[in-house]
Amino acid sequence: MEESGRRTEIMEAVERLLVRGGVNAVTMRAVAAEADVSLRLVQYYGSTKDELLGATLDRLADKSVERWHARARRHGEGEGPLEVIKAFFDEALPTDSASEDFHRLGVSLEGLAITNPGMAGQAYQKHLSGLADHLAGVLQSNDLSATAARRLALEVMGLAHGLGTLLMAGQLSELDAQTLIKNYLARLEPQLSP
Amino acid sequence: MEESGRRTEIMEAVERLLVRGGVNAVTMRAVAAEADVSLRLVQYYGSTKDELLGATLDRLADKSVERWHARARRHGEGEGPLEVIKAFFDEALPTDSASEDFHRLGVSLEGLAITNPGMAGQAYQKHLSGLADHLAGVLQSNDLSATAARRLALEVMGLAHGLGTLLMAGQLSELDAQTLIKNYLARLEPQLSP
DNA sequence: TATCATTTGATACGAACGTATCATCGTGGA
DNA sequence: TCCACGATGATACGTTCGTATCAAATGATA
Repeated sequence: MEESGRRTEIMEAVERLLVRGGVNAVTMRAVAAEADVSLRLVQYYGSTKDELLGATLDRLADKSVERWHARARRHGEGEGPLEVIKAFFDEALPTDSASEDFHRLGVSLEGLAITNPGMAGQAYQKHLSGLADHLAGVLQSNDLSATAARRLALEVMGLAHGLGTLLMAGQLSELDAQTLIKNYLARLEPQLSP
Repeated sequence: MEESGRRTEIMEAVERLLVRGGVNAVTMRAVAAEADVSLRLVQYYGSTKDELLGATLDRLADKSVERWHARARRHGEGEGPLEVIKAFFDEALPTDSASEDFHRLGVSLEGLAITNPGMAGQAYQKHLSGLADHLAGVLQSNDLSATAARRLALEVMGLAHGLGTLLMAGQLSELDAQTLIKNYLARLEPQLSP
């Protein structure tokens, strides 16, 4: 499937708007201005707004999973489950502006998924299950059963998501988050290397 | 501060709309219809929309904290930290329609807090810090230091929030969540009763 | 009875929205 | 050369939104 370039630019503009102002900031005219194209062209690709938003979210889900596959290819094999989990926290927690943006995107997606189970809901599930599958797969290869690995993957994902929310809301400093996670990992360790 | 009855009805209508359709579903006309009053009356109380939404969110933050204070008054004292944490998961996880609604409200609030740090952001922080203060207070009274109690409170809140999201997105069954939490608590136990 | 808060009705205004329409370029292949 | 197609521009339509305005009921209270 050729990505057409232009269409990608427009979807990236949608992402930026989502990050900056949530779902309400995504209007056809705002997308046109952000992508620096005419309103007519935004209609030209992705004719309807729902279609455009749906395609953007689908692309987003793919990107978030792909990001982890790429990481696994860089460091693969040499890591134990504890290192993998630690790396997941490092990447998932909103500590710099890039990961803050990503967290904001996730919250927008989550909100959309509630309102619109069809379009955004499917994209959100794709995003989450893709992440869970990957993380569970990496964890399983060591000394965990499949079901235990998936359970741990979901626990880590849940904790990371929740801590991210607390971080962004200013309830938790970055330093507090680090010691919190260190404690959490210390509790986890005896179970992972018996 | 007299609560005026009518104003409360209107804010409850706002809550129902938030639960059902997110922020976008909250329009002055929709609020009027939901509360079964005229549009004019919605303007009469809470003259502007931001004002109305802000008051609703503020009230919501108070309610969520009060809910826990009430619970602590019912069961007080007799509980160890582990029981308190277990009860928190039981109440915070979206397992019935009422707690699902509450979770949806929280996500709406979270999304609003990103877009609008002023109004919704303050309400969200009030909600979170109120919960953290209460939970940390209950946990501290036993064998945890103040900082350790707060850290644990935030960890539990984060995990509950994240697992709630995974539950509502269908990535986690209620049964899986229960065993996951049981495992988590088992890991926690040795630290709480030394 | 007179006053005042409360409630409703009908309606209007400007803005922003999604969407549609018509005309127009430029450029590469037939 | 012609023509089809991708890409734009300008503009308009109908809807919905927040907000405002003028008028009029209702009911309690003083």
